[in-house]
Amino acid sequence: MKIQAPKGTKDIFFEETKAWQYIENIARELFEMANFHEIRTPVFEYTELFARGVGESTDIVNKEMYSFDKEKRSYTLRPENTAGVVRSYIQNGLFKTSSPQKLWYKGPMFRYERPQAGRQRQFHQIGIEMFGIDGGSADAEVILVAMRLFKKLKLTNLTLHLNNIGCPQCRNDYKETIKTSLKDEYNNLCEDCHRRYQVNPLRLLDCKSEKCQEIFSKEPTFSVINKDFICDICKNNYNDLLEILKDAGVETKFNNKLVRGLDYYNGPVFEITSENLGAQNAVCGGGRYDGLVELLGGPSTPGVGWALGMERLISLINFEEQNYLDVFIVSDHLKESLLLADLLRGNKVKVDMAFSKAKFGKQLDKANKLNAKFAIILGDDEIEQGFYTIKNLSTGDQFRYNEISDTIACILTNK
RNA sequence: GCGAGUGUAGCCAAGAGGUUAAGGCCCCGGAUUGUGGUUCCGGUAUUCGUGGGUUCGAGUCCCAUCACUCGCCCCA
Repeated sequence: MKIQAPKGTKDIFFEETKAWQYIENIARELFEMANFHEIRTPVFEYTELFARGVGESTDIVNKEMYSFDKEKRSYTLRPENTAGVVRSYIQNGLFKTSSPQKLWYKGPMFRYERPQAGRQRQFHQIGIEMFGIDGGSADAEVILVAMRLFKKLKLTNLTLHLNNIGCPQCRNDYKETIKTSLKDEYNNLCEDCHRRYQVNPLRLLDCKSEKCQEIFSKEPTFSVINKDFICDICKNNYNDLLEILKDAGVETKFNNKLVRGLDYYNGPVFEITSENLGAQNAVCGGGRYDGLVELLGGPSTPGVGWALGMERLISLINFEEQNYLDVFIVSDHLKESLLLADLLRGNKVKVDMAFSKAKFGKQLDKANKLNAKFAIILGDDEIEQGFYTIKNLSTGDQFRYNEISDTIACILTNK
């Protein structure tokens, strides 16, 4: 029986690894520019962290977690990283450092779902979190960093969707009003909506069923949807954010059906979607989570952040970087060529060799296929008489040097 | 958990019940025994995801099973 990678996981190698590194390098550089600091938290945590942090009512906690028991404690592979970062923030007393605290992370996340385009069971996120600032400037900061990142990656066809889901008070009022307005039509709603009605009424409005949408477009629900339910405090912060986004020239699509599936969100929430993805078209998502630090046992601290999906981002990048070598050593003297390779590498020359005694024609062929700029030929003549033959593979010119330093100089000047 | 589709070599594939399973890429060998890129010649599937069935005969039809893909739900 052949063993293959588990469903929803995949191997990343060759060109794809290069694309990952390309994105990670650009992200890291940008985060440093904005003074975000990297944090690395465990890949698994105690299950209760996610149960409390992400929320008992969420799909993630209810059916998507990889959990296991060891010595009477339950652990879970992290399905997302905000809860873990907040746990670390509290445990290590980071709230005692001067505000704001700005952190970023990258790494694998795990959710037990049916894989489809843009969705895997092990997937990777890059994310940022910002603690300690409750005004709209912090929301603007993280959104601007996200937009800047996508700009640096030269991505187009992106849309920033924004909504304000308010504080727990005004949101609860809204939820109850929606539920009340739909009471008479409850039996006509679809099966999914029956569940949404109980678990997350805000999500009702986003149902894809035409029948449900028809109900929502009629009174009394229609006027409930269009009524402004946000309280004054929530509104002020939100307006600050909107003004900054406007002045920064960020195009924003307001979407009052945008609801996040994690319990900790409040206030402004956002998603960045791409037209070039499949059904799972959000490449980045996040929002404010002012209650989370306190919920997990820390001091009352506002927070805001986002995460982007690496696999989805990778599929949007057209990344072409050719592999190349500075030098390929053509030789039938394995020991001498290996020692030479080591020496060259010490001088910042990218070098490889055939590790065989194949005919020189074959080895040159391989040098060419590996996109080497030079071949250094190290055969009987060179070894016995003590010189180096170096061939420029694009021009075909061939030189001999008695000193290795001249050989290296030749390579580096042509690099 | 629900719905749909697809499985032929490392990759892309032709094949529609009839003797030896096209072709292309990659890889390997040779023409060219220490000098590449082009060209030419040759080689690589006892077998079509797996198991069973129908048939004189199955990659092709039927059933089951596994894997993958896409969609719902939900999320990055």
